[in-house]
Amino acid sequence: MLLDRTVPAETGHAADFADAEFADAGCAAASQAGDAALESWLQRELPRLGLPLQRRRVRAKQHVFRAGQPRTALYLVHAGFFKTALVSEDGREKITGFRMRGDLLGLDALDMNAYACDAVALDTGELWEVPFARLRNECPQFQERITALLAQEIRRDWNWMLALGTLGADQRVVTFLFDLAARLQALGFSGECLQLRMTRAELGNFLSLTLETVARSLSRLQARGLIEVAGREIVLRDRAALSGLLAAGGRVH
Amino acid sequence: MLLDRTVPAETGHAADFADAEFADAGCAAASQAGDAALESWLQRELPRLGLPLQRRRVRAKQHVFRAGQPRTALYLVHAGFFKTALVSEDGREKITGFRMRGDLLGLDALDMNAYACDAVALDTGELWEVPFARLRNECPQFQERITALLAQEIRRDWNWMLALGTLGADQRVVTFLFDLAARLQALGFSGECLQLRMTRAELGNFLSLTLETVARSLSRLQARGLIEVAGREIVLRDRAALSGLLAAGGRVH
DNA sequence: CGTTTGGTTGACGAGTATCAAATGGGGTGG
DNA sequence: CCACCCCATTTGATACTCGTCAACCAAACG
Repeated sequence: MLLDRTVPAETGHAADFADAEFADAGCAAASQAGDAALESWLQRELPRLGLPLQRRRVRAKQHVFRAGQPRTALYLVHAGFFKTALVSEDGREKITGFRMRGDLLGLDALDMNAYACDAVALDTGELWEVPFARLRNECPQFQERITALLAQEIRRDWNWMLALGTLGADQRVVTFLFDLAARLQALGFSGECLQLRMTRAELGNFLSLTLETVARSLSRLQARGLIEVAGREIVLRDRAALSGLLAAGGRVH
Repeated sequence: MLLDRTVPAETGHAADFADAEFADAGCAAASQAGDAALESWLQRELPRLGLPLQRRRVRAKQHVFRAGQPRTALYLVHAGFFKTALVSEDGREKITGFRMRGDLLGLDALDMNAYACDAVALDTGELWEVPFARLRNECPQFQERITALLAQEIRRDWNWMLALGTLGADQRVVTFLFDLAARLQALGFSGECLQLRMTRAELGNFLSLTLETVARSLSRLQARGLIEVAGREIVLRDRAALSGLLAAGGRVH
């Protein structure tokens, strides 16, 4: 399995999008590392409470849950790559994010009894069921952790709203590549050589572009020697120049 | 409805963005009404805990707080109209939302010790300081309430990401008008006759449009007899036709 | 094999951004 | 009270990005 590795320490971050910010207050006992902290925390706490670790395995294109279904559990991504998506009643779809190891699925529906979005696996993966109700009651730190995750998601979304609203196609693509690279690097992967798990259409949907525009943008960047594209494998060749593209500034409105 | 299958009837698109949603689970004691519930709850609980109610008055264009400042408090909007905005280091600004009575300012930075966005008053208003730390410790229901508000904000943001990514200019404007109308109505205002508190530029910024495009869109809608525009006063003349505009469907990507 | 799915590229047009100018209202100071 | 200016808004002309439609290719799959 591609994603299985132990997680090293927090490393560098790309721009606005990584969560460089961490409250030192609160959660004294639990946290110190980045994303995957929740995983090891669960591994430690669940046995202590006498709760079994429920694993759920999924294959590519399989739905973890769908919007409207009764919310039975929260899922922690342990391996694999997922997307969460909103679908309006007139069929418009919007991918709200790509989720990987350490991310929680279902957080956005915490206050409801039905899921608020679809969660779909993009390749085979494993989920850990998080017994939210029990943990909330028996472990006060957990509640704060959840709160922090929610706030982080809001800031992430706001940053994307800023990017999508002010940047051109190429800049959006580059921003995405940097974001993905930073997240992968935080999980111990290369950070230079990216293996996309989503189609051009899904990428375009997330960036509010058409699949053609994404393909063209990648081709342009490759033609300029900034990246190398081979299907879903992308190599960042010239980070400086790519950053320059972003700094070139978008519309200010 | 986009997200909330718990809500009964379709009333048209206005409801998509309003917070019609309320989990019946949890918060048993506290909630029943709409937004202003938190206000009356505070009014009841603060005296009970021996905490004074700190009011803060602000004038138009005055900053409540700025991104990066130490996070001293959460603010509940009691009166007035506010915007929250993100500013990237290269100067691009993005208004992340307009906040009115019952909304909380600063929620998105709960896990940090510095604010994550700017909050600016658009007219004179009054804020209530929320002693978050005390309430969290002494009142378990409060924590859940906060969690719910965070999750709701995420869904709101996602819905706007969907709208901005898939709708044309006129549809975005109509969506905004419906959303505003629904929120005002929930506060006991007309719902037909809207008094905008923001400039065309701010509206455009929020909708990822230029101020000219917003002006033109409003003019078009007025020319078709769907709305009446007089500066910042807007009257919804033909809700059905406006809904039709939305249903006409946007790009599907 | 044929079929399906994902990706690339081209030609063209629609929808907005951009630049520019004119209008109007509200406030301030004379 | 008026003149003036500043700001917000409206409207027009033009440019340009990106969406749309289409053809083609490659790989995967039944």
